[in-house]
Amino acid sequence: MEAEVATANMTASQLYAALKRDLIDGRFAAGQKLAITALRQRYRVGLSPLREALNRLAAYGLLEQENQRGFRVPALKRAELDDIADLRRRLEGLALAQALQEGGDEWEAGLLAAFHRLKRADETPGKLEHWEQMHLQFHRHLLEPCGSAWLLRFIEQLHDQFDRYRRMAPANDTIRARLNVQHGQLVDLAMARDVPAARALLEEHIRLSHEVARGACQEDRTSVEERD
Amino acid sequence: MEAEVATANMTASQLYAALKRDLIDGRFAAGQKLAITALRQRYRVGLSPLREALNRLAAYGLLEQENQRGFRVPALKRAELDDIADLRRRLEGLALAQALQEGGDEWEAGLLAAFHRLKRADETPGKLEHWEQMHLQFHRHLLEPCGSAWLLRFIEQLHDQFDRYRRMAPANDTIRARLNVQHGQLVDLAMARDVPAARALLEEHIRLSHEVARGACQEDRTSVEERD
DNA sequence: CCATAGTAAAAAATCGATTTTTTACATCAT
DNA sequence: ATGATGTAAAAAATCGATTTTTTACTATGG
Repeated sequence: MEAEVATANMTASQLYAALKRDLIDGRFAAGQKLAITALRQRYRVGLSPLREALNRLAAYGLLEQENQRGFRVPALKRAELDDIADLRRRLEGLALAQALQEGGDEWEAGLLAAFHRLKRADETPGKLEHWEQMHLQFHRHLLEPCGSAWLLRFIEQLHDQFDRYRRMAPANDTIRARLNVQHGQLVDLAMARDVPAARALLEEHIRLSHEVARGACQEDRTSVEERD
Repeated sequence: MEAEVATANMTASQLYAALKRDLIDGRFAAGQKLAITALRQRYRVGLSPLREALNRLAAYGLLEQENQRGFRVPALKRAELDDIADLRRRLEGLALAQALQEGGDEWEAGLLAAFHRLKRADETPGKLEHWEQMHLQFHRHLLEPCGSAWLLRFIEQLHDQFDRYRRMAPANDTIRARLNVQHGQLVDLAMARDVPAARALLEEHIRLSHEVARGACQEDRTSVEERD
């Protein structure tokens, strides 16, 4: 039995989730045009749920929808990554400050648990996809009690955008190690409710991730059109 | 010839625009369930474009999509309005500070023009819909050169959410007059590049609008289900 | 009399086919 | 030879019908 989340119509929602994952994981080339027929076969689904999923993704910003020319994977633009990272820094900074004020005992417990799972995932080399899950959950949990559902929504959206770049970028073990250390320090500062220090560290954390993600932007590439 | 914006497929996009307008204008009761068949007749369209438009609106946050039970207009919740207004204040504050640094001569010219059109619209009583247009354009133009496409996107989204409340709220001519005065003051402070004062005024402007919009929330209402 | 199971009507979601629009190609005129 | 125009193939968008799921009602048993 699958542990599906099952919001709204199943096929369209499953498809939305699957496509979103594949887009963020970089399983489609940036700038690539998505042929409806090809997707229909790839995911073994009918037209209606497919089109509904694509429309949702376009509204979310993970796809571009052109005049009468279907859907396209957005190109990876350095300027846009910088925008996304800058905004992430500012919004997560806001959210963290509030989260440290609002978060209670249960949150502290959950944060320690999330960090523990992340650390274990760090130490397990093969399971990259599992690490990604734990990493996302850790950052989510950190900001969760900030009190603003809309702020969290935007942060999640930016995170998804950012990850598309980061996962396309070549691995950088040096920075990766530093980022991992920061997770632990973030927990300590959060527990100590040291707002300025925690905030500064989180912003530095995002700056460092940004450096890694930049590797995804070969701005000198001459407009890749198709793939396959 | 209509001046349609024509993004993506026509019927679905026209429909998206029409539904979005009707939702923000409050032409559907908050909490109301949207029957697909009824909408099909109301807008004289087929199923596919309708469902695509509804899916986009749900992804945007102007509709809720329930398990296998179709689409619903979100209820007007006081707590959510407060969240939206708070975040608007903070995000527009950020954007304004940057816009005042980045905006050039053309921007100043456009701002004066937008303000002039807004003032004219203020003085014309009957054309409420026209005033709404000019008001939106004024605020858009004010923040436009802030340099962050994603920040502007989120601000627009919050503005749409906020307006749904504001337009449902009963008119308040006293506050309305004060808000109108603030528009002129905003222009002056923007031209003077007085970042702290302009920012403080914009935040106060949003706080005041928030007061008006709160009139839309009768939290004691006993869960309205259907209308028509 | 209330609760539960079964059934029929209604609504939403999905499918395959049709229509419209775009793109690629070939023909003709300059 | 080059550019424009018309035509055919391909792709996307839309439609109406079918299938699935939900909801409301009824009958039956406790």
